[in-house]
Amino acid sequence: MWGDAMKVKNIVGVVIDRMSPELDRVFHYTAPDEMYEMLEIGMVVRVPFGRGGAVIDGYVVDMPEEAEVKNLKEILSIVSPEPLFDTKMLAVCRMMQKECFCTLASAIRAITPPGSGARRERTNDKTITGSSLAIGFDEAFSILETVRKKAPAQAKIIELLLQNDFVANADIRFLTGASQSAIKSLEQKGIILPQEMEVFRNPVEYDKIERTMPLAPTPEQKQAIDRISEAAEKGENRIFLLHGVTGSGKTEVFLQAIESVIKRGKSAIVLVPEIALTPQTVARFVGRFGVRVAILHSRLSLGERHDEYKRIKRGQADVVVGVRSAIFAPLSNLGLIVMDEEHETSYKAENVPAYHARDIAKKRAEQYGIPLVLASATPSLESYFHAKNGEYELFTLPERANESKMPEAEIVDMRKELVGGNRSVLSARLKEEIAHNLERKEQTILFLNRRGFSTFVSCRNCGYVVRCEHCNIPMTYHKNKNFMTCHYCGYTTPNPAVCPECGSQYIRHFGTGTQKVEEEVKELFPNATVLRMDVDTTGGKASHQKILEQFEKEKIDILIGTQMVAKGLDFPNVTLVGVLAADLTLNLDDFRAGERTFDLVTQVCGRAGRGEKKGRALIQTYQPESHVLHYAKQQDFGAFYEEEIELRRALSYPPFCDIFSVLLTGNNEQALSAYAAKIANQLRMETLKNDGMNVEVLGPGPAVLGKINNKYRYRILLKCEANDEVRNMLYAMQKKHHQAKESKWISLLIEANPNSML
DNA sequence: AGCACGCCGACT
DNA sequence: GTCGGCGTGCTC
Repeated sequence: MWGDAMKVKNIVGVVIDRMSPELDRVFHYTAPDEMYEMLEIGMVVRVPFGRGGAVIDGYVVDMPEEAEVKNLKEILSIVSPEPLFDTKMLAVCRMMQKECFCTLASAIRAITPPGSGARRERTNDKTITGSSLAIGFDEAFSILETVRKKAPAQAKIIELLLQNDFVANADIRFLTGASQSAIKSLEQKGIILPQEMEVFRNPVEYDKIERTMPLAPTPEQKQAIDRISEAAEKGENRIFLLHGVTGSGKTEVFLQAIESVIKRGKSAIVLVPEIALTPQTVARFVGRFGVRVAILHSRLSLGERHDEYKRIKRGQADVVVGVRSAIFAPLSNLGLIVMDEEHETSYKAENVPAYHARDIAKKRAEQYGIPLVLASATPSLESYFHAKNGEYELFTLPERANESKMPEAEIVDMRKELVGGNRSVLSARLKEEIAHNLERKEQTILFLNRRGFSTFVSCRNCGYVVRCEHCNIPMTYHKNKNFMTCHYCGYTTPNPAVCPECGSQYIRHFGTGTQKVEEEVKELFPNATVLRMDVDTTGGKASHQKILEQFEKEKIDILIGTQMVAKGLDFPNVTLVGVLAADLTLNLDDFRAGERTFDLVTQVCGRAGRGEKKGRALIQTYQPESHVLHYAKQQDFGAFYEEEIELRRALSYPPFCDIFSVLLTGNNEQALSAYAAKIANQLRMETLKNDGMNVEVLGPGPAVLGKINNKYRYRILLKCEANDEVRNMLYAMQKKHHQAKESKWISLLIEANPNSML
């Protein structure tokens, strides 16, 4: 045979669907000619793998001319003939692999819906049975004549099918009055053909949503709409930051920008945070764009998600509204990406691959040469910084004239309460105002940002908070050992007996829960109806919504809740909002604490006075002098930004640097901490070798949650400029770890710019 | 991650 | 003598 003289052809690059870092490379296979013809990037194929002749699934990622390896095995079969991703999405995966320090296989999993492709749990299409003609028209007409008298039901069916290619059996029965047996006998005679037709399960009741028309934009809105539409039309890969408080009409801006994009035959992705994807939000988009809107959120069943993906892939939806992962929606002719509430932490994935939807959005916008619109009332400091720099185009929408006024906010000094002998969670002022509200039959929201772990140490007398002298981050109190640790650098110091500022003995760790507040409120106001909303009370699928409905309809007097009550609630009868302990977010062991507090406090205060009546907001704190609270009270984002950005600059936090977390976990604490120290030292040596590398290596120190499931957790932090050099260093470190014998019992996780240090 | 090959202890 | 322990090394 002349086979061995021939050059190897039909080479296919396959990524094995296994999460092992050792297998994170492309394996080459060959394909028979007929199969090779059909193969496309993004398909799932079945291949033999390993010595044992195991058969596993993999993703086609490459169709190269040559392979370095000889004796290639052959692909067995194609599992999914419809590609799961295109080359653009593959590029996104490659980016995630690099940015998130994960395997290509796990990046591919992240961009494909669960239950698809290589993952076993196939989601079946929901189908209905229908019928179509099995014979030609002429034959059908002649049969029709012979049958008309003897079997009128059958005749009607034939007539119906002459007019329609395919009719669902249920519709045949309804339209002709014929029974199932008439259909059956036509089937048996071979006149009609039974067929399965796919139906889409619809998570949205489109026909129940009233259609809306574009509103006449204000001059500021018009300016933004025109500029974004222009950029979309010209194919400018620009980033816009739309800054405007709730009710300033941001949504109308993107609705109209999207409309202009759709008119040109393109599609759009709208990202919204998890908590904002409510029926009201869905209604706003469906109301404007109808059935062309697809919704992707985490509570869809596997089947529903599958259907939405299918609709998107087939071009039956040109607006996708969804949470974080909707940024991977397989739209083929993307024209615009919108990210609402761009500062929201839920845009950052918590598990591997811990991607940030904003980074993916930037990448996709770049690939398609289209604009990206970031919108927020309280933009992330990073985004606002880029906008001020001129890298992004900034549009500021003023508050609408006809909007109800912002509530009157007041800061309550909790230090004085203690002096006055009030040890309650509620200040005298707040009690007074709640009593007022009860008299007037108006509603109250009490907001508490509970954190079960991570308590800081503060003085009830003067408000002093113990901070790390190296990182300026509040130190975390460890109950059982009575000491404090900085979770950035690991610096540890004993708990002070008296306040270093004022000498008071009232220096203690801080922490309280919604349950405790509920008890106290019920005791103080026994005649009031009180409802609590937090993760403990909102387990089920719709219970969040149910509690809110109950709050509105049953005229509950007081709603106590965590984060959940802060965002997006719009109840006209709520006239009082109490922030019980602003300190809880203000003193998170996180450099973003100020930013989050500003966001939460302004949002929660905005819940009061949404109707005719004017609202009041009381912000309780031991640090009434805090600039964050001061600006939040005045709803002055600009002033807050100016002060906060200088802090970031001075202490070198984002956007002036990147932060990488290296988390090590294992069950032998001694061996783990020793290994963590070894890794940290290696990184320090590495950064010294190259003095152009401006990197600060902090730690190792125990993580906030020092032990989970009997596994100890240590963390090393790197503060540095975001550049490939540092990434490569970390990449090499990760690789070295996987080869080390310690990797058998110590796991290592690298994350860029983590949301929290838990 | 799996799975086979490989070199040391108690058994039909 | 062999069956099987899980250490280690490879997978197109």
